[in-house]
Amino acid sequence: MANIKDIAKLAGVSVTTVSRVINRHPYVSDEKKEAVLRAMEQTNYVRNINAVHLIKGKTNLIGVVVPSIKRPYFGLVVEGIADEALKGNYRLVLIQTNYEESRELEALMMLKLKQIDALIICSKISDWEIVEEYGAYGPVIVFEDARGTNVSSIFIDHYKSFMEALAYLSGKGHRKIGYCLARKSGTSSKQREAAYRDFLKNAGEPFDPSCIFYDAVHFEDGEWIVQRLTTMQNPPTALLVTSDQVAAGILACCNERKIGVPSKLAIVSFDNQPIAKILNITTFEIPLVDIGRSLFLQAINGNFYQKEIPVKLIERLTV
Amino acid sequence: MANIKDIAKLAGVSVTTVSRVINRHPYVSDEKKEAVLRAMEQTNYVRNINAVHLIKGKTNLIGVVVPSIKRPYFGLVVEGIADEALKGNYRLVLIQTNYEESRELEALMMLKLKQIDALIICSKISDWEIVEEYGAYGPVIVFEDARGTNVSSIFIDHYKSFMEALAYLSGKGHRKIGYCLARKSGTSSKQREAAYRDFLKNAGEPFDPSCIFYDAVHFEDGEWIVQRLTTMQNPPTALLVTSDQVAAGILACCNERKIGVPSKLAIVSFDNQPIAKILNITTFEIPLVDIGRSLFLQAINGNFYQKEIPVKLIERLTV
DNA sequence: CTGTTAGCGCTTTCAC
DNA sequence: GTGAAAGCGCTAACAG
Repeated sequence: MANIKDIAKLAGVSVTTVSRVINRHPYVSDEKKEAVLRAMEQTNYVRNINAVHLIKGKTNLIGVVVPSIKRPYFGLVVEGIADEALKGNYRLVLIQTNYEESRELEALMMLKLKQIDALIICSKISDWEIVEEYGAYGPVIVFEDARGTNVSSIFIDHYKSFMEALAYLSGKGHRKIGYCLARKSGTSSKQREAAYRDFLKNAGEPFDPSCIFYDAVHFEDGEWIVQRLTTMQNPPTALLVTSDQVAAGILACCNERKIGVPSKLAIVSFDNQPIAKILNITTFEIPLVDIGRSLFLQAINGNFYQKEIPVKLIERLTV
Repeated sequence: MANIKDIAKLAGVSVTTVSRVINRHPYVSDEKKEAVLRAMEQTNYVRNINAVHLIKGKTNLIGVVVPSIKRPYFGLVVEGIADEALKGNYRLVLIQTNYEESRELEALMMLKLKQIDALIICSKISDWEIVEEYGAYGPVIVFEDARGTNVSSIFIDHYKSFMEALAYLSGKGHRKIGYCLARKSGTSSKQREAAYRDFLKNAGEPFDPSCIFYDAVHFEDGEWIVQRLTTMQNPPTALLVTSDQVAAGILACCNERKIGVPSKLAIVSFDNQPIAKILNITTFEIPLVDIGRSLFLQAINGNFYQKEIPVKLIERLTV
């Protein structure tokens, strides 16, 4: 496999000149350029990108950390990131964590090793201190509320949005409201729980832990949720669901069991994924693809940046 | 940022020795090793991975080409790939094509540039000749029927599986059968169409192009399909759907419009994604995650390999 | 316009 | 056990 030196020799010029034509620098005479091009053609030359990475100290690779790529939620965010990355001639290195902190740490380490130019964390596990620490090695941006830290972030204020959703349901006459969450820990979950407790306190309603459903992530989780609902002696009349996928699953199971929605159970969800539209699910729109775009743009920009993304209620037929 | 030379100087040893302790080579005296370790600690040393890539001529990066990562189908395949990659200490570079050939070509080019060690193409666009050509630069494996070429592949025989599905439906008494496809072109689609035509010919049934639904990809596509079905004067009584997502969408819309399934419309689908189980969709199981694993394993193995994956009918309630 | 040259940071013979 | 030195392939001053 020919290298730049071979080309130089073959074309009868210096390596600099070859480098110039490779990188489309001006100031190369047409004849020499021709000669170089011909030599490259002859030898089927390709430049070794790793040598370029070494000398430039960057790779045009952006790390993207997600818990699981098969979840449509993250699929949409990554879609946006990928879309923008393409324009900027960047590639994405996908790191799935399955919520294991060690994998997130590995991603952070890649930044330190300069294997990636920047890192986008779509759902964080490790402590803010750790993320802050690694931020010294390159741009890190998190799709999570990082206010109070010096980590860049684009985020939803889940306290606020949960409050809004609760108020909406309350306004529709619901007294007993439950909610479904993807995971117990995590910044977002804590914000949501805080909102829930504060709301209950304000409304003078008692807190009933059996109204909270954890590990509600996929469409198919709708099944056990509905199952559990039916066994409750005093089930909630409305459910706040943090993902359209789960809401869709719940709705499907309710339909199957002839549980009226919204008559017996009202559902408010989040994301406004395509499935929510088809199934007429009332949901809070979160512009995931656009958020993905912004995440990428800020990742390569590298400046400190924190921005809240507002959510918007889309009323449909499940409330 | 300290480099290996700095460490050597600081520890009072040669760079070779430093390199040895970095790479855990034997034959380094404990004292020197100690000294090196201390120097690394002091300076917060990290080795530049790009220099390693340059000298080794490999990057431990595997390219993965998918049309769109947000589709659960590809999410599952990538899940399997990622899982296995993790074990082998490889990283994935995600390339979304949106079915644009140029992007697939870019991925192939990355292999040529040695930016990735191998390439996995989950859904191919470009001609086999092109893929074969780039195969010279590194292992390429395709999740598509590559028999007759010298490209490695793990695949479903879509002709055979479609035939089987058609026979199954026919055995249940269906005379007029339609089908839904993701895209018109592509190896799989051609195989399926061939099966469909052959089946019709054998059964002596006429070919009705209005029974074929193209661009059926997502859950939400179920809507227009059902819509179109209702406007047909002589609609098919059974539908072969090439993705559980679409089948689920169709089922949801049928339920909404009180179209009995399977009484008015039978549905046989493919993949056996979790959603199919919940919605009791009769489907052909395709072990996507396992296929992902195999794809990865063969990609790093690098030997020529072609293997057909059998599909298995899972009878549920939509037929 | 063009070429010489000094690296980028690391690995790996090879000789001691 | 250890180190000197020769690269890996490329870029970018710098000098002409």
